[in-house]
Order: sequence, then C-alpha cells, then structure tokens
Amino acid sequence: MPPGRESVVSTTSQSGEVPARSKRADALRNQQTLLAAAAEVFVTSGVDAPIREIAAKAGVGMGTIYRHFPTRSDLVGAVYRHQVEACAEAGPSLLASAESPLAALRQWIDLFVDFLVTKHGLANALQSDNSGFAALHSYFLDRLLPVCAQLLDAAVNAGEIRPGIHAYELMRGIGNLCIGRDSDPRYDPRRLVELLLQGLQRPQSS
Amino acid sequence: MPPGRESVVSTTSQSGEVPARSKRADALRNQQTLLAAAAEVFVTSGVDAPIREIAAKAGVGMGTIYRHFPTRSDLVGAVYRHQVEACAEAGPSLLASAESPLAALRQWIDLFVDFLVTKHGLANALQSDNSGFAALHSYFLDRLLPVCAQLLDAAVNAGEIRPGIHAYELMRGIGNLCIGRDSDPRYDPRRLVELLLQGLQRPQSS
Amino acid sequence: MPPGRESVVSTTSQSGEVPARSKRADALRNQQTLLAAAAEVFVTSGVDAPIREIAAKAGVGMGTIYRHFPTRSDLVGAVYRHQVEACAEAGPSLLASAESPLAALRQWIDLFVDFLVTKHGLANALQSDNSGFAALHSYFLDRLLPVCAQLLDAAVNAGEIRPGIHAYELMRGIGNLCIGRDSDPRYDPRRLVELLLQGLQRPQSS
Amino acid sequence: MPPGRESVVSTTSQSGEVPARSKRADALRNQQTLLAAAAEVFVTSGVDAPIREIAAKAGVGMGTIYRHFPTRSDLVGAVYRHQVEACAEAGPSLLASAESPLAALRQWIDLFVDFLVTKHGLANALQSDNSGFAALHSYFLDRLLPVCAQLLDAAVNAGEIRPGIHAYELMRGIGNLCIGRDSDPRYDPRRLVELLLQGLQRPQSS
DNA sequence: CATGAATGAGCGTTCATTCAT
DNA sequence: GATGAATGAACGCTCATTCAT
Repeated sequence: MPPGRESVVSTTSQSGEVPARSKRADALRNQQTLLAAAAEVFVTSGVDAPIREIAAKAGVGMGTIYRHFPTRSDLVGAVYRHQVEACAEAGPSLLASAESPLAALRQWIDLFVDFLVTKHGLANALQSDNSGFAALHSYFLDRLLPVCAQLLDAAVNAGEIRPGIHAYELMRGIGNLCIGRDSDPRYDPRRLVELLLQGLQRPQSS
Repeated sequence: MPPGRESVVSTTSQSGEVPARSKRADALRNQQTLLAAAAEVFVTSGVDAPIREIAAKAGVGMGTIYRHFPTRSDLVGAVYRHQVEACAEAGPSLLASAESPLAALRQWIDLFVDFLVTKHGLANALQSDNSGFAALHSYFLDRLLPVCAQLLDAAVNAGEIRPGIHAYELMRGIGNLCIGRDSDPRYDPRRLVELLLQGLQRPQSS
Repeated sequence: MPPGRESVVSTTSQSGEVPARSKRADALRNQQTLLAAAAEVFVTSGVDAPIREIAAKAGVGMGTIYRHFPTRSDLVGAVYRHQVEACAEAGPSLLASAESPLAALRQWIDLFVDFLVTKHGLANALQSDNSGFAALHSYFLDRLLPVCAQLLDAAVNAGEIRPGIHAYELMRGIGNLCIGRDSDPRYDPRRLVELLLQGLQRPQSS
Repeated sequence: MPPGRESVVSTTSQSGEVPARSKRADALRNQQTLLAAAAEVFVTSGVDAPIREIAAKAGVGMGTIYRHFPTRSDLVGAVYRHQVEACAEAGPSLLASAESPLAALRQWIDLFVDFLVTKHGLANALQSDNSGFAALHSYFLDRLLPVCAQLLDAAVNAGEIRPGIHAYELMRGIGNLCIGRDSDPRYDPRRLVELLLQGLQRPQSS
C-alpha cells in the first residue's frame, strides 16, 4: 500500500521512526534531493516554476515529483514546512521571552518577513487565486494565523496597540508588502511593515 | 460549415469615399474603439486577458492591437491614462485646497487606491516581473511619483509626518497592499493603507 | 518557419461567389490540406491519432488544427462529411429507384457499410464513450438516423420485413459489426450485416 | 517488446495443491488475491484499467502483476478463464441435452453473450488492435472456436441453418455486437444477436 | 494599414514499464 | 521473489507573436 500521503500538513515525523522498509532510505534521500532542488528553483524562478524545471534541477523525472507531491502546493508546502513550523513555534516563546507583547509581535513579524522575502514568489502565491495553491494557503493560515492572533491579542491586552485589526488582515497585509522583485534597493518591505506596526500603536488621533 | 465563398478576387471597396484626411480620423476612431474594448475586458478578465479576447471585443484583428500598442503595458497604460492623469493632476490641487498637506496626501492616496482596487489585477500587474509590464511600471512611476513626492514633502515640511520614507516606497507599498482577490471581506486594503499613514504620523516611537 | 506550403490546388468553387476576403482562399486551401492529411492519418492510425501526427502530416502547426476544428470530432466529422451527406442523400433516391423498399434498404446499408469499413476506427469511435466524440456521434445520428428510419418504415409497410427494430439499433448494430482490424480475410462485416437483414425478413418462425 | 510470453493458456491451475513448498502456497494465494482484485477492478473500470489500480486493489506491487502476467491480456485471460472454460464445456453438453442442435447453439450463444456483456469493455478489448490484447484474442479463439464450430456444424448437418458461415465470423460478429456503453436502453445486443441467428435459419432467400 | 491564420514553445498530467533494493 | 520508486515518452491544450494577404 502507499505508505502515507498525508500531504501538506504533517509529514515531519520527528519521532524516531524505524524505516519500515529499507526502500524508504532511498526514497527519503530522493525526497531530500527533491526538496533541495525545488527550494533552489523556487528562489530563482518563483514557486510557479515549471515542474519540469524542478525535475531537471533535481535530476529526476517529473513523475517522481508528482509521486511525492501530487499538487504543486504540496511541494511548496513541504519545502517551506520547516520554516513555517519554526515561525509558528517561535510565537509563544517570543511572547514568553520578549520584554513586552509588542516586542514579541515585532520580532515574530520579523521572522515572518524573513521567511517571505527570501522565498521568491511565495508571498505572491499566498494571495493567488490559483486553485492549485488552495492547500498551501490553508496550511499557512491554519498554522500561522492562531500564532499571529495570539501575539496580537496579547499586545492589545497590554494596551500597546489599538484593537480592531484582525490577524488575517495583518498577515495578508504583510504578505502583500513582501511581494515583489527581490531586493529592489528602493523598496524595503521591512520599512513598510514597520510603518504598519507603528500605525497600530496606541495613542492615535485622526 | 464554411459556406463556400471562394472564387475570384475582391476588388476592394471602391465606394468613392473622399476622406480628405480620413486616414487620420479612421485611425483615431479605431484607437478609441480599442481602448473602450480593452477597458471593458480588463474589468472582467483582468489586465492579463488574452489579446485575442480584447481584439474580439473591439471587433478588430490582433495585429491592430499590436500595431497601436506593441506591448501589453502600452495598452494598459493607454487605457488608464486618463485616470492616471486625473490622479496626477489632483495632487497639486489637493495640496492647494486641503486644510493641511497631510490631509491632501490622504485624499490623494485615497484616489490612488480607488484607482487600483477598481482595476482588476492592475495592482498585481504593477509589480509583476513579467517583462511585458515594464513600460507600464515606468509610466506610472514617471507620472505619479513626482506628485506623490511633492505631497509627501509638503507633509514632512509641515511637520505632520516623519521624514524618511520615499515616495517610491510608499507608492509601491500602497500598490502592493491593493493586490488581491477583489473584495475579500476579510481583507480591506484601505484599512491597511490607513495604518501605513498613521504609522507615518507618529511623532517617532521606536 | 513554414517552409513552402503554397501548393497549387484550386478548390474549384462552383457557385460564383465573390470572395468576401481574399484571405479566405488561403485558409480554404489549408483546410483542404488539413482534411486530406487527416483522412490519410485516420486510415493508418485511426481516428484517435494524436493531433500532432495529423499536424505533422499536413505540414501545419497543431494550433491550426485546433483553430479549424476545436474538437477532435469536428475534424472527424469534417473529414467524413461528404460521405455522410452522400449516404444521407442516397436514402430517398434509392427508395425511389429501387425495385422495392427492402432492396433500397439493402443498397443503402451497403453504402453505409462501405463508408464504415473503409474508415479505420470510425465505427469504433462512434460508440466510444469518449466525450470528445459526442458531437460526432450526434452528427451521424442526426443526419443518418432519419434516413435509415424512413427506409426501414417503408420496408415494414411493404410487408417485406418484420417491424420491431428501431433504426438506431440497426445502425448501431451495423456499426458494431464493422468494427475491427481492416480486411481480416476471415471476417467480412458485409456477410454478417446481410445475415442481420435476412433475420429481419418477413416469414419467421422461432 | 517482450519476446515470447505466451503463458496465457495454462498457468498450472490444478486444484489439489499440496504446498510441499510453502513458497508455492504463498505464490498461489497471491495469484488468487490478484485475480480477485483484477476482476473487481475490471468491473468498475474496464479491462483497460491502469495496472496501478489493480495492484493497489490487490495490495501488491505492480511488479508482482507483471511477473505473473507479463501482458495485460494474460491477466484478463486468467481472470476470465473459469468463465471461458465453463462456456467451452457447455458446448458439448448443451449439444447433448438440448432438443436440437440449433437450440443448443442458441443457448450457447446466450451464455457467450452473457459473458461478454457483463464484462466491462471485454468485447471491446477482443477486437482492439492494441497489441497487448493479441494473446487474449488468441486464447479466446483457441478455446471457444472449436466449440462454436461444433455447434454450428451440428445445426448445419441437422438442416436447421444454412451452411456458409464460419464459426470465427459468427463469434466475432457476436463479439462486436456486444461492444458498447453498457446498458444503453436503446441498444440491446441480444436482440441483434437473435436477428443474426434468425438470418441463419432462413431456408435461403436472397 | 488591418487582418487573423499560422506557428510552436511550453505546460500540466498520465501511465506503461523497468529495475535497484 | 516481491516491491514500488523512478523514468520519460506522449498527449491535449493555450496563447503570445509573427507575417502573408
């Protein structure tokens, strides 16, 4: 039978699984090669890069990619899963360690932006209406939205920022701000994201 | 089926038009038809709509479009030129009439956002790395950047907003915020743009 | 680039239509080339032949085929239209000229079989559940079913054959009998079709 | 292509196997599972079903199927062997028990049609020019042709039907008539097969 | 000048078949 | 032997762009 096809969400498996089948070793190595290649291609050609290109870069057949990642977003999801996880996990711990909820939020957003800006076209894909990315979109939201919401709430409760903005809106705003040809010296997403944050801060007039 | 319509040549149109300079008139009317059609198509199918679709709507051949607008962005630019002009011209007059430079800036940005959000996919196109839109990008910048910069400077000089942001960055930020599936109830670009503005007003914080 | 495709041909064109647009001439010639090529390919590779193969044989791009015949069955239909028409038109005239309705039916079926057996895979396609052939199926039925029904009715009314069989069933039966690798010496569709006819004839016991 | 692999006909099959070598038991059980799975899949997806699907249903690897049944038709043949056998064996006994050779033939054909129409796509496959089915074709013919011929001869000798049709032709005709989308209410293969039979009975007409 | 027929690169996707484990 | 991962040919289809008419 097919081993597991639990796609996007949680292949991870950090529990010390025994490789049920030695076959797995090969396949796993292959997966790694694949993910590495895909990551590389994504950087240069964006997440919309032709499957063929990724396959070529990885030195495998296209079929192999389809086998491991039936959907493009499965692939994208897998490529960035670690970073998404890291981002998600960073939320609570930042909240615990930072000197204030707002500081935590700011640091977390920094991670998030880091993530987005280094991945060519990823932010773009997050808002694409392309159905192929539906799963990816969901995955991101499912995983990160609660984290962002928690940080936001904490900052609101601490009176550091005004209420009224939803985590979804904030994340998408940040995502959008990170869209664009990488490293245009005239446009620094971070500066704009920071403005957003300052716009959220307490005392405001009109 | 093709209703056999074959046989001799066609002697072309010798109805004795004596268009003094009808050439010119014709061409102009054609352009108008074209622009109207394109505008219409852009609304429904976005600015990436197939050339064919536009040509069909206009009732002209694709070649005609290519002749008048060698590049897709030439076409898009032409279609929205009026509005871009209006936006550009509104800058100085708002500055003159508004109660403060910041108010003028805010109103101007509102116009700009209006423009972007109502044009399906336009904001998207503005940041696309698709080479076909390079000229469009330039056009927008050439025309609107100085206006925005002027408003920005005025507001800075009036002490209403902090210095340090460049008009380019602001415009692109706003442009990016306007990207997205139209009218997702959970995401309102204006709210985020407003945050950006508020972020600019703060007397300095971090 | 296209080598030379400026063959000769003339397409005759008996009605003295003025060619609305000289363009038409080219396109028409192309259509002819296309139909000829398709016909040829259909013979050797069946009506399921890859579009590419047909395009190659015709010396045109695939797009050209798609333009002229958006659907595969459009192409097949076009290729065989003449023959279908001939078959359809033969019905009434055979009925008028043959010595009896049954004789007419028999002769008509002969034409029909002629048509089917010479077209590799056509009979097959007619019963395929492949959605691409839906239109083809309809076309055949629309055109030939009434003709067959008329002949059938006449023979029934003349008391030459028993009632009870529908034209659709008969046609499909004949179509099915004509399926198969062409010219297997051990299998002659005509013989079986003739048996079918004899089975229909009047006096029958059990 | 694969050299000679004409296994189709007689893959062992003795019933009372003593699994002297447990290997054997395993392999056999495997075969059974395989055949059961294939049969099931054939019903739902036709005999052209992807190998993968069958392998999945059987819970084995595709390689295993290829080992046991190098050719698709080997598999199809194996799946339906029992029924083919039953059909083959029914011939002589029907001949012995029926009230007349013709009655026997009719009943036998009924069995044959039963067999064909209940197997999704089987009739179709029997005449397919797909090389993968060549062996299947042979197998059917080898096994059933003599039976049919015997029945036919008997009926001819009894004066019940006209001579002149060969068993091969009759069988293929019947096979063809059974091709088609299952259970189209407008087309009943049996009715046409019956016509064929009646056509054979006539004391000579045309 | 306008037209739109033609081109063909490019993409996603499927699946028979092979072969390392 | 059994497995199923890998391969890649093959196909349908779309559309930007060119160019003969």
